[in-house]
Amino acid sequence: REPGRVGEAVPQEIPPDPPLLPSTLSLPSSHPSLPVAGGDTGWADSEVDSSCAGQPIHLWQFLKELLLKPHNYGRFIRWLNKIEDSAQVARLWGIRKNRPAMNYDKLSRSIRQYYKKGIIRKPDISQRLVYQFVHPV
DNA sequence: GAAAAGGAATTCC
DNA sequence: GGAATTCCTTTTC
Repeated sequence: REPGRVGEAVPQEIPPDPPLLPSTLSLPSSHPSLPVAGGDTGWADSEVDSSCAGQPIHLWQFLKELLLKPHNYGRFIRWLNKIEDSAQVARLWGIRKNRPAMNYDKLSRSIRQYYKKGIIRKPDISQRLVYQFVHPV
């Protein structure tokens, strides 16, 4: 009864501490815009279809429908994820790469190397801790 | 003050 | 050799 706000998906919570090694960190390449912290967040597909038996649809349901089909509506509305805890993300990356001295300064430098390669870029309206995967051609 | 942006040197596979 | 790391300075938010 308290759906996340649309436009920015705020991860509910970050795994406390466990040095988990998600070997298959699925980066939704289908999403046009997102940061490095990925995964579905916020509202699970609890009441996906908005057909609550003739009840008039709620706005938030409608918005979710659009968000669910980025292929159709991604140009108009889409989830935007952002890095919430840069230090933690860097720490996880350091664990994955066995680089204990990793930090966000270095991680972000590596991300910036992607700019000229056209893999990741900064969104048109640059925001802190927000990057954008470039659509593959 | 933390994040962004790069240049440059170094390290790793 | 390429990707990533390390280190650094300057600029922006």
